[in-house]
Amino acid sequence: MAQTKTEKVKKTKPVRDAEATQAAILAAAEAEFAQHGFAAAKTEAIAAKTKVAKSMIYYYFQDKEGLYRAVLERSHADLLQAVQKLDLEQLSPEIALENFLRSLLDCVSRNPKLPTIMFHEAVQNQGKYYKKSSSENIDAFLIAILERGTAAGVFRAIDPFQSAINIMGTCLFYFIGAGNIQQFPQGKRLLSKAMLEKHAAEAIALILAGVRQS
Amino acid sequence: MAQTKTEKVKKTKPVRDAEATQAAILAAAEAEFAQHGFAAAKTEAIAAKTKVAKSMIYYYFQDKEGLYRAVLERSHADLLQAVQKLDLEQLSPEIALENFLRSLLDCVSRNPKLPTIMFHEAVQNQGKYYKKSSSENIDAFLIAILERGTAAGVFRAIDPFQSAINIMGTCLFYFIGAGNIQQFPQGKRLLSKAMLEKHAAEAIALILAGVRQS
DNA sequence: GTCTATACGAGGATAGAC
DNA sequence: GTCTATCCTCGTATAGAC
Repeated sequence: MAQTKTEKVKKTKPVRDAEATQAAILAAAEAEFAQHGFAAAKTEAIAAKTKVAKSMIYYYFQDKEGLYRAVLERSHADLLQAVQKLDLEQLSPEIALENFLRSLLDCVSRNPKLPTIMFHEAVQNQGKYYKKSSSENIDAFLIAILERGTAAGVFRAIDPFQSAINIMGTCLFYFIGAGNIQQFPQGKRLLSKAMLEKHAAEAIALILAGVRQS
Repeated sequence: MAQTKTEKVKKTKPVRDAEATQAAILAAAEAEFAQHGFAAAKTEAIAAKTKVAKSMIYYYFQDKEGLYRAVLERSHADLLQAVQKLDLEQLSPEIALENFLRSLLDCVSRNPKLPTIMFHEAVQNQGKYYKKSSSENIDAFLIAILERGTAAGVFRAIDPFQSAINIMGTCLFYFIGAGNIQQFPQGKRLLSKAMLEKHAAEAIALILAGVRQS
């Protein structure tokens, strides 16, 4: 038994190995890219946060770009997964909309870096690093709901395309602004659990009241 | 007369001089910073757009940072001016809100780069390059309107602070997303005059319906 | 005021030992 | 797999002529 144990441990000294470091790099990268976007992010800063050598980034992901792509991939997959499993077509437009919003807000509340990551990608790189097919585009789900609702007359006569963007803005801007809004007098912690729940409630109420036919 | 004319023109050969170049630099910088933010922006790229030598940037503004500050200053002043001259306190909450939104949307429609500039400043630099006093903070105006409206019972029982953020998001997210949303199938030109007007109308309608006591 | 040429530092990426 | 040391490109900023 002592034999096998020694066998297993053998010459292996490293404190961390394999996927553990890879995950650590991904997490650190997510934070760095969320704040700075691709171009302004520094691999050195990512490595510093991880406490592993900078060269590990190039070992696991070939590039800074490779790492960026991995972060983007994972973020988008998270969002998509949250929405795809909802069976939205089976539900009435109002319920579908509410469920969609709740899932969306739940997802980004768990990962508040997500909106800024996507924002940077949109503005700085015009989406060149992540070509999403229209079928896996989250907005498409929302647009579909809005179209059904207006057709059925339960929603006002809104433009589904424009309103989809505006509704996303209502939900996500909070996270984008969270950075400097924290500089507010009262020093509210915008990302605390209580505030996140309040935000979700407020956003959903605002949107539902906004689209509903009165 | 020929005398004075010659006097004025004298040895001056340069095609462009003085404030003209300065303005050109500012305009180019605005575009560059809007897309990339401070850190990722390149003075070389700015100079290239301007067709004046890179060193002119350092002649007029000392730094890349000096240039950035100038852009920030002007952008924020634009926004503030649009809102300050509205006499919002004199109006009923609903009218005040509508006027506020219309002015805001009008301002950013004229200068669509503004939201992304402020966004980058917020996320990347956490507002360190532009400390705005709370008195000259645009959100404060909106919060005040919402507080009045809820107190008077003409608005729903919303949280003024959270709702102010969400409302700003409804108006501004459009411009932030404009970059990669243009990749949409139909290739809608989000910044065309017609689309901008439609956006303003849709956003205002959505918000008013969203906050109104029904 | 405007240009060209260049010094200098920061940061991405690689080599090679362990 | 993980580290240290190093290379090299790119971009900010300055010097100095016109």
